[in-house]
Amino acid sequence: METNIAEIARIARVSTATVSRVINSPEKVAQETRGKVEKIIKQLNYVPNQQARSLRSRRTRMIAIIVPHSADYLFSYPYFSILVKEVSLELSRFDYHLILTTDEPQEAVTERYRVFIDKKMVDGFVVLDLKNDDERVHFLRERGLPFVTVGRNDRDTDISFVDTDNDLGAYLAGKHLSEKSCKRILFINGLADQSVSVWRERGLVRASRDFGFDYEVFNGDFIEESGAAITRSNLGKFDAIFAASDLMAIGALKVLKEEGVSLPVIGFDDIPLSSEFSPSVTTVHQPIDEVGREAARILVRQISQGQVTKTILPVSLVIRESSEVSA
Amino acid sequence: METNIAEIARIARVSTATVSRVINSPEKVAQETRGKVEKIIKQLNYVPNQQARSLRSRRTRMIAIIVPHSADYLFSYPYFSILVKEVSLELSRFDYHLILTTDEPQEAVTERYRVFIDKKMVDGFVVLDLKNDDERVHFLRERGLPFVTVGRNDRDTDISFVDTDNDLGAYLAGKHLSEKSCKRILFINGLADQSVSVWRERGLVRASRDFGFDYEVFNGDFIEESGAAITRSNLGKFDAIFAASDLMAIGALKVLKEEGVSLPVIGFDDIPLSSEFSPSVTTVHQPIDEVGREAARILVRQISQGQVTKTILPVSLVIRESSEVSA
DNA sequence: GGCTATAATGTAATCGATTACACAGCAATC
DNA sequence: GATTGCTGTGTAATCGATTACATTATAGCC
Repeated sequence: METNIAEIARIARVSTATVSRVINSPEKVAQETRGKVEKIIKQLNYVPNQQARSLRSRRTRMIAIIVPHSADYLFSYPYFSILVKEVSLELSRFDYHLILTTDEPQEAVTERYRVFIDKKMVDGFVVLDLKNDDERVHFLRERGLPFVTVGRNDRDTDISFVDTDNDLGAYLAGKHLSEKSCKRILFINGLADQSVSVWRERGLVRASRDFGFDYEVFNGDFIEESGAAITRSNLGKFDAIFAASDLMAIGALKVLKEEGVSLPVIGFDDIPLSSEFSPSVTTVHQPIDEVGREAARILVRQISQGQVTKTILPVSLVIRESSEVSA
Repeated sequence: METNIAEIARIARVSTATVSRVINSPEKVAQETRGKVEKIIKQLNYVPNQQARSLRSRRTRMIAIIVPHSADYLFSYPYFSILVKEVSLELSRFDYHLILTTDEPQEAVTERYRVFIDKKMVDGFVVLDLKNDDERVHFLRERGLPFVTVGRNDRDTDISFVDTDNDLGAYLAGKHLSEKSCKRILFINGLADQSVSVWRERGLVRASRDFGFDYEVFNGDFIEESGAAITRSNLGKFDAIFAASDLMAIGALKVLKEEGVSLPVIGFDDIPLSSEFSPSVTTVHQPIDEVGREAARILVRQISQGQVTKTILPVSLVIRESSEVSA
């Protein structure tokens, strides 16, 4: 027979209410009683049934991350799995758990969210890959469920988020290139509808004003091929390249190598590969593990205290070989 | 007020038992009643509360993957996130969900398993990174919870698993190298306690007998640095390299390049980077997405029908530049 | 001493489903 | 016509906790 709260109560000669209190608000129980109950709990290795708890307390202690199929590339991007790992680990320190899932191509973007909410399976969500006008944010706000976004946009300013200083990152990249006397920068940005792309372009605009260079922006989709393609079709028109992901920077570097051209190139993210690649890639470092942990903490706070938190984490330019060539 | 089964029952003028039957075993309900109830369920957008269901039926429809901190490298290995994605997606097709988590360094290997089981949070586990003598398998078997391992060993032969034909993969690699007239192969295997390493060495042993070459085995830990280190300290002693992961093969290739040595090199896994790297890496391809999906299916079958399933998926040698050099 | 506030505990309702069991109605069987 | 079996449905127990409310004991105060 599985031990449950009633059995503990019986053996300890107290009521189930008291056992429950010992577990959930020990300060409400007298020292003596508490000790007695705790001893028996330990002896019998009793652990409360989470389903029963959730049912009654209306808290499941589950958080979901739903990766849109449209962001499938995330799964082969090391940035992402490290983020997920840190979110999960930090959540578990608060006794929360992470459900990780994807949607199917034919489904509505918000469908999985709806199901999780309607089934009462989760207490909140971490929203990745934020768009400028994000359907999921509208939906979650309407449904009133706690959530935190990784990234921020101009539209949804009253919600919890954790972001890195993408604006500054792009600014630093532009500054560094201008110091190399570059005057015409090819900016391979991410997808135009992603909020992260907006911030990065803003940073580059600022830098171009402050340091007096021109740039032209093209939109890639973060993976290597798009960086390569954009570079190939713009050869000869620019004297430097700034890409919004390391993979796109690497794509660019490969094309340059093939064509025997030598230009300063800067990437974004600082994935492990960037230091391994030859030439090693100058890039904007983001503290991705801290982003994950902070997202978890913000969400837990939002759930337990209804508190909206906004965090912007610093970035830094990591100078390696790819930007230190003469144009 | 949230709609629950009682409200549906009231409006449809039937009992809650009937509503429950319409949802869970519609064939037991008369056509007419069923139609009536279904209509109201749809109208009110009723979705059963999963916690209540789980509590009563003792099925949570949750599966967990617990990545040991000792296998931390998995998180930056693209192989892994694709595996997780496919497991999760396939599970969701059976209305199961995936909890992804890691343990903390100071914890016992089985601690998180214990907690999930004791809290009654999950119906089963997917065990990754299988060891030759795997504590987790002992533990789960003792506790009687359904699980499937990715990989197999000689000890635990009566459990569900999905594996790739690592033995054959290594055999094919050895064969290919011997066809290039290699006679002394440096085999950079994975960690010795991992079952996958055993199978790969077996395959190479077979090949060395069949095709008459020598080899010496060293154990790396799957990441690039270990491949590089082992290569460096064995320069000049071998005329070919076979590494048990693409990352280690790449590490080896970098050292060879630095030293100006040219040897055939073969990797394992076929991660995206392998075709991108220069030289592109000849490698043993594993159908990782199918491994993930099959693991999910096997586990669901094990849970619902108590059926033990063992699947071995095929591998193939993908010949690229790294093996096509003259020694 | 009587009154009130506070601390400690117990009783029982409750969360929202599933399901064992009972029973009614009807057809088939002898 | 009685018996058996099957279909369809309802009643109520149950899963295992949390928690509103009631109750008792004790201390503090006038």
